[in-house]
Amino acid sequence: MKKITERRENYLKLIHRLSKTGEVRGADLATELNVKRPTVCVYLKRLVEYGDITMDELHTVHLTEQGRKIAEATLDRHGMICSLLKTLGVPGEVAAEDACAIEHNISPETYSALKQLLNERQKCV
Amino acid sequence: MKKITERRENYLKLIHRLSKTGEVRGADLATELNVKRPTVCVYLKRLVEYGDITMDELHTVHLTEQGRKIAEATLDRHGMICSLLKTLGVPGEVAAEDACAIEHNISPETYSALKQLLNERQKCV
DNA sequence: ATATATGGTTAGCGACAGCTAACTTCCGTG
DNA sequence: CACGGAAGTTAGCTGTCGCTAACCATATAT
Repeated sequence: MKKITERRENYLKLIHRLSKTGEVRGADLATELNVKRPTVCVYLKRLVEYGDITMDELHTVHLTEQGRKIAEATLDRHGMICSLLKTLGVPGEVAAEDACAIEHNISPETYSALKQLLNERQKCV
Repeated sequence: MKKITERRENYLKLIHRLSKTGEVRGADLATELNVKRPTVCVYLKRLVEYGDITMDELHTVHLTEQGRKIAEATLDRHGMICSLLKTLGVPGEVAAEDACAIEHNISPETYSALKQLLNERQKCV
């Protein structure tokens, strides 16, 4: 299943998000990721190899079960961290950015600890 | 002054730490960083270019004022995050690892927020 | 029906970060 | 003194991730 890199998580996260509002095309991914079309094109092939996505004849991207799981796990960590930072007073914009940087590299232990902290804080409100 | 990358911070952080216990040689850096000697050798030249370190005739590495500042800022963030995770119940070993991953990418806002949280928690004890 | 623009793809480049192999330099010890 | 080992260095390879230029396919509009 190969290593789950930051890049891989970011692509899958984005594909997951865009899937909810319509068809997912490479050009849109490129725009959102601030990267050129060829860059996306090449990497999408790798995601197909990994078994994270499939692409139909019209070049539309679809998450596989595996891809969906990775995307949702990433989104979950992102949401948690972002919320936590916001309850701590970090402005939403910045919180989202920092969450993006942090979300890829935390251990299960840290995840649990932060999540519990978030719960406590939310209860207080 | 070029971009402060994760790699750069890691090297400077380590050099700073090793400086306290004696002379800093490339081979030691290689060991600590789990990397081969040539890799370190090449990168040290870049750090010289950046003005982060100097190297004397005996190949000993010394931090410049600039390098020291970067190292200390990184160590500061690292210590803060590591402490925080530990007060949240994350085992020391894991906390240190996660702190390494997180320390490079947090905004000043998040830094302040986490630091304040840490203070509160430490007061509680 | 043709022209234009949009999007996918391929090829080839550069920077970065690691590696191995091989050379040098130096230092200590027999 | 001569030799062996440890450390620094150089050259050349690999893999990743980005880019541009150029080409192809399609679809839309005139």
